[in-house]
Amino acid sequence: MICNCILSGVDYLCRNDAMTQAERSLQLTNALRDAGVRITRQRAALLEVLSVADDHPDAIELHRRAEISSPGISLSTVYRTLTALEEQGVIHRHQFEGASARFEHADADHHDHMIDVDTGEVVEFCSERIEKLQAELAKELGYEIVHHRMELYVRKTQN
Amino acid sequence: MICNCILSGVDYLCRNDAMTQAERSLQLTNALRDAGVRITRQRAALLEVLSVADDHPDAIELHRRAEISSPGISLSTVYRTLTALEEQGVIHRHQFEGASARFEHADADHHDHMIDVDTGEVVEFCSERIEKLQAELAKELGYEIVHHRMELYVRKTQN
DNA sequence: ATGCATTTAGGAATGATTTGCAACTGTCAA
DNA sequence: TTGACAGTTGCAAATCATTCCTAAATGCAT
Repeated sequence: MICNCILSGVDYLCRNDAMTQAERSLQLTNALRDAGVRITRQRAALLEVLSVADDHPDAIELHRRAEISSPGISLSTVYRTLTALEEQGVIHRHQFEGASARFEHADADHHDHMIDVDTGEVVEFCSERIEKLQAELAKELGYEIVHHRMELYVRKTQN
Repeated sequence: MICNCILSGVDYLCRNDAMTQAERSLQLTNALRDAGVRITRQRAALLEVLSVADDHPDAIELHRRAEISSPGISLSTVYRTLTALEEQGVIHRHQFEGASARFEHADADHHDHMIDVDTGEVVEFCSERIEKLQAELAKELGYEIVHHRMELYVRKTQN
């Protein structure tokens, strides 16, 4: 994830890789256990797939990947588990324009997305300055932000 | 629409009401004519409904409203016409979280949306400062913005 | 008015996601 | 270890928003 922070008025970009796969997998598993949800073969497979993924796959793709270690897993189970994980806040569901929902583990800090309109590729980024402005704006209008969504649909600059 | 602009480093909020209903209605009609599209009774009804609306109705609601002046208009016609209008760039389609698409006329300048999570009410706003930061961020990563989407899901602050 | 390409209503089709259900299986107390 | 049973599964059917299909109807340029 690419992070655009403020340090003495100057912006800089940094990359911060959060936890390891193993940590992530454990986090997801515990989140389910805490929710009083059973860890079945199918769910273990999906958790593994999610913790390994470094992209933003949709349900069909996750199903495809989970089938490798848990053949016969049904798409409904994938959807059901994704919903449970989302409710626990350990994964995020993104509804980008004109596409089915795409998922990612929620281990890293909050970030937004840039979607390459030509390739569908997703770049993560965050900007503290924008977040701050958003909060200020909401406040001026008598609101507080519950959550937000910012998506930049972009194209590679040619030169 | 509430606009947050920059003037000598100081932000201020202003409201700019764009064209009148009549102008809007004419604009929509002409947009369709220019696209070589016929103005039927059904479409006229929908154009009227859209130019009068100061909220963000979905297709079902627009259908309901259009039925008043054009009874029997079918939902398919509403969808078809909305698609045509969107292609002409005179209306915008918004896909807010967990809801069906909502529409609005595109007469005013670009703006983003704040959605009250309790009421579903939508407040329009724009911030030049945020737009500028978005463009800078994209540029730093080698992209140019094709379009963007920013939605703040908010709740009224209790004081 | 006339001709005809465009548009309509309405229903069927789509695609993503959810749900109902009977059979199966983690998990926990004994 | 073994039940017992509540939580899960796979599958198929149901939803929901939206799009597509078709024969009948209708704008609109001439």
